[in-house]
Amino acid sequence: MLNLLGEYHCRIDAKGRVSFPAKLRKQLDRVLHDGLVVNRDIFEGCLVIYPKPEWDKVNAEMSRLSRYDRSHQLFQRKFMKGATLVEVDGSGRLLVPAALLGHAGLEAGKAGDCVVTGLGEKIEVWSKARFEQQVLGGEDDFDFGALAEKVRQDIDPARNPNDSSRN
Amino acid sequence: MLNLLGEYHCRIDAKGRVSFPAKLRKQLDRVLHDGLVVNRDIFEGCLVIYPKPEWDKVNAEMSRLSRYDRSHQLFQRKFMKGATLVEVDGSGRLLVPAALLGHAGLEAGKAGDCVVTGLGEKIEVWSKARFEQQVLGGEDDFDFGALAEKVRQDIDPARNPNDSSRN
DNA sequence: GGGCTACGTGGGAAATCGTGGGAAAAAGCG
DNA sequence: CGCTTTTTCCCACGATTTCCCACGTAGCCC
Repeated sequence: MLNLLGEYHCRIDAKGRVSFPAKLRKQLDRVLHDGLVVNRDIFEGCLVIYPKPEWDKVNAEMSRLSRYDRSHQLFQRKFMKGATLVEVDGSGRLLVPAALLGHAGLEAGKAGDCVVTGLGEKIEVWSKARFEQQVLGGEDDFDFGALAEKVRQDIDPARNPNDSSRN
Repeated sequence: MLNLLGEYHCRIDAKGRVSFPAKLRKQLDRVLHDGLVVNRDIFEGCLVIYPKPEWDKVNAEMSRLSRYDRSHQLFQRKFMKGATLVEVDGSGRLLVPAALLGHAGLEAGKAGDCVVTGLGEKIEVWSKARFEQQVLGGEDDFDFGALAEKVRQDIDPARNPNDSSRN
């Protein structure tokens, strides 16, 4: 199983190329040649990068949605729109589409700082400003303990044998 | 499995030709020579493009409808009416019938901007205005979590033991 | 601490893509 | 049957993209 780790400070150049940290590239090793899928995050103003095999799982789930159910179609559109297959160039950079950069608060055509973090099976890309504000900052008025309690119930099957809900 | 990805900003010229992004053409690779089927979306004011093999599946589903059930016939008529087999021209453009353009809010005989997005097994075509309004916008008053939960229940094999499709 | 390797960054050139227009073919009409 | 209108096909140019190379820097090893 993939276990991507680390938080890296990178730059985006004026052409929209994100320098992809060499250490992450090494972790991706065997799956990198299949490419990566970049997408907007559903909840936050950041981007998510899935290794292709990981995205294939998502796609397989999507293919089970019904063509004739409006909420299914709505869900698929909300979730998949914009997802793009990208590959690292010879210099180890990702060319991220301009439309996606906007969602992460990174202006296309302008160089900028960003933060790339490994999160197990996926990778997140934040603009530096937003990362500091939303992930690092704002922790005072945020009850991490309570959140942990809630999440624990969702992921600990031993204590909730009937509840299979997870995200 | 087909895995069409990407969000592309295109133009329709005065002749009703939609520039079909080169990257999507590459993804369609082996199936493009069979042609594409353009149709109205059932629920939204956009167009759907199926690669021919994918349309064949839709067609097979239609053939399961009853000839002797009026609502079935009504649905089939509504759904299939307007579906058109199209092919890309030498410059990589689709000639979309004027009748269908209207459904997507694109005036025939007038150039305009549109958005073409890959959604796994199909491709959607939106007018730029509608795309920004319906797909990108309206995310604040939109409870994605609730939608995801509903969809999850619909496709969760644990809750739908008859559904054999699984990854 | 010095040298070497590898990584990150920027820029430039070549190939590709998109867009528009025009000519030829087909269809419709008188 | 010939003329007009529409449609289809093809070519060309401008813009964009993609690929590649080169340099500066930082980290590592000896």
